[in-house]
Amino acid sequence: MTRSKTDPRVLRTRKLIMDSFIQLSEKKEFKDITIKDITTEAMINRATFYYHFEDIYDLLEKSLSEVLLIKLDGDDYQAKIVDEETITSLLLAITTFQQSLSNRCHRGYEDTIARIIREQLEVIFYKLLSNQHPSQEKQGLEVMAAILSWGIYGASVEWSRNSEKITPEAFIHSAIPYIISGLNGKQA
Amino acid sequence: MTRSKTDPRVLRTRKLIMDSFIQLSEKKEFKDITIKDITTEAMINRATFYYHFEDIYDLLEKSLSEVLLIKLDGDDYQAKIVDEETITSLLLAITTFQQSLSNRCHRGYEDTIARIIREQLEVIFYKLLSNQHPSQEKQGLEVMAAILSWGIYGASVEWSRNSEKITPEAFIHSAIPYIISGLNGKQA
DNA sequence: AGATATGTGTTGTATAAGCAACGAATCAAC
DNA sequence: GTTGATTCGTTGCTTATACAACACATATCT
Repeated sequence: MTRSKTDPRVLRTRKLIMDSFIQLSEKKEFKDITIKDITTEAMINRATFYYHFEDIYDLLEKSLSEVLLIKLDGDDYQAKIVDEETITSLLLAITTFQQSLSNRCHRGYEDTIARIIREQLEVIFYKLLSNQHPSQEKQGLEVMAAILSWGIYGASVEWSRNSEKITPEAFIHSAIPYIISGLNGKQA
Repeated sequence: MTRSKTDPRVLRTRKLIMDSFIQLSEKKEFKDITIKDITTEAMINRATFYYHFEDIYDLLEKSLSEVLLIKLDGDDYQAKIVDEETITSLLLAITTFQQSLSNRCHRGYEDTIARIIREQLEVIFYKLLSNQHPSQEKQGLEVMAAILSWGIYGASVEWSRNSEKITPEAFIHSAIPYIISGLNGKQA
């Protein structure tokens, strides 16, 4: 934790691993991806994987976090607030991410993946809300972040049920009012 | 030298450096490229550069060697023989390489670059000839490799004189007979 | 059941890569 | 010519990665 976050070797290796993971998950489903697959694809030693990640779920969590933050225009996400645009891009990000992860159905794993996705959403929403309302009390922001994350995730699940029938953008647009309304009510 | 030739870290770093060098030489001319530029572009430490290469000329030499071998279809170049096809691909490789290196004129450096290119050609020709004629005496092969390398390099210089007036392929085709004739005479 | 194989985490050790600092060389500007 | 700023090539030390080996788990096959 000293300055390992800026060490070029760390950045390179993490990127290699995450990219390989994303690439692999476009070819096969999550439950069939092994650590060996990832390290072979990334051309790094298996022990090095465990130097950076707890296990494959930890990798999933951090990769997802990475993807979501990138979708929020990278480092200047502090300037972002929770509005229709932000929610849309987040929802779009997780639907495409879920699509690439779960090519087929795989019960039992879905629960874990769902939890990770929702938890990451909650973390991001809390960050955004904290920047947006610095004076607000912590507990209130946490509640709102929880509600938003569950709501958005639920929306993504609902969308994937009638997948292909409607574009993500159109669905998001129709779902936004329900989410925003609660948001505005709380803010007012 | 123990097993550093298969160590993934070595392969990665060398590739990073060489790719950055090639990329930089497409933007600015050789004499303006500093070690700092390369290491910055490759996002590696400057000390690491000197771990792999003597200096920038050593890098040029090894990059060129790499390019030429790749043009000969990589590792199975042992199956290759010195024929029109091989000579064509080699000549094509060094003309494009020279073009990317010397966007502008820079006397004084050209001599060193010329020597490096020709020496690398000689090494490659000698390897090819050794595989092609295993029974032949060493000295004869060395002479032929020298003649071929000087000839090919001369052809590339001649081509660059009336650059743009004729495509490399067409020029090569017209120059091949002069080179092949000497080759066949020696073989017969 | 037992054998074979493959994946998971972990550990000890060798080595490559990062980093900061140094004196020397090159170059620019004044 | 003197100063200041880069770049060069090198060094000592720290840290990340490679590699081999390990015990354990989970399949798959006979």
